[in-house]
Amino acid sequence: MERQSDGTYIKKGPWTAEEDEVLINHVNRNGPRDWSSIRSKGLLPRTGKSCRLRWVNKLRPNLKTGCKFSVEEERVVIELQAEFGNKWAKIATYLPGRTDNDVKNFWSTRRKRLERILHKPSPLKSQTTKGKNVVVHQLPKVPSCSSTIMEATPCHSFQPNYAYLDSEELRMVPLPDLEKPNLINLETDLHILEGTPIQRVASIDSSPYCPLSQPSQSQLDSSVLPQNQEINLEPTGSNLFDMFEQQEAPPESESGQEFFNRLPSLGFMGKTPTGLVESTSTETLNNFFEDFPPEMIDYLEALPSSSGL
DNA sequence: AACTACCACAACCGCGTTCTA
DNA sequence: GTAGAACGCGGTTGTGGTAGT
Repeated sequence: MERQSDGTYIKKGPWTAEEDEVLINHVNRNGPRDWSSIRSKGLLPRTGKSCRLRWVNKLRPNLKTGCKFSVEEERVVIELQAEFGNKWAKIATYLPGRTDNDVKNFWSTRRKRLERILHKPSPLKSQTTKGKNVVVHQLPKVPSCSSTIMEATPCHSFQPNYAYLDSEELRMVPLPDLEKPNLINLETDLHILEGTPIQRVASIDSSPYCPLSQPSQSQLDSSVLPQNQEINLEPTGSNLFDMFEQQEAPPESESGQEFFNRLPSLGFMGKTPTGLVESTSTETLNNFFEDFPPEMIDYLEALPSSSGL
């Protein structure tokens, strides 16, 4: 109990069954409103905010309490977060039985997991390219929409494709109209890479990140790193989700192409002063994933193909 | 068995917005 | 038009359960 200046008390902490009953009775009589009157009438020593929160998150009918997010729900959250940002209440409206708090907690957990992975990069192996040492760090767990990467199955329902692979230049080419531009569509982007030789390790001669469109010569010039410098494939942001979140929806004045150019790549490709991906290690996508953190693989394997969406 | 790390969840807090007198 | 109340939302923290060592 917390004593207020007016001499009254406000209770905090876990709700009891008796309190829940009082709250439910109030809603049955008055509807889900007048939360402050619950305290003013002396029904409960709780603030209106606390009462509303309890009702919305726990007592409201048709809530999926004690039920983990399904694969489809996870997919919806990830996709809508990419579209709306941290608008949990809005995202929750697309998920029957889920509250904004549910969605927020779900996302927070995934984010923390990702941060943990990124903040503890463990070198997987060092590779030598043209006599220069390159250290490859673990890549972060990617959002769940990467399931078809492992299965190499078509993904027709996941719209739109944000980019396609230019097989001649081995680079991603953005599509002009980006409906959901603040998330690289890992599922489709990587799906189309299936079977295509890609560069897993960023060359010391190249920046670990390249714009997904053709870089300008000045960009290329400025991207050359000193020799013998360790390249950490960790994105520039504190974590992958930050990286995504930093990408706000494009302003009206910005074309999809311009916005796309600002998107971070995931370090799958390097660029060279010639503008081409340096194919120091041409691997198929299968062995590309061999060195991923096991927990990432577990996560991916747990997901069915999105084609059933 | 004890300890630790992680996860899921509940609840609180601060702040911005909307409502109302 | 305005100030205070009420409400809604997003961020953060606390806690209990559980799996791993």
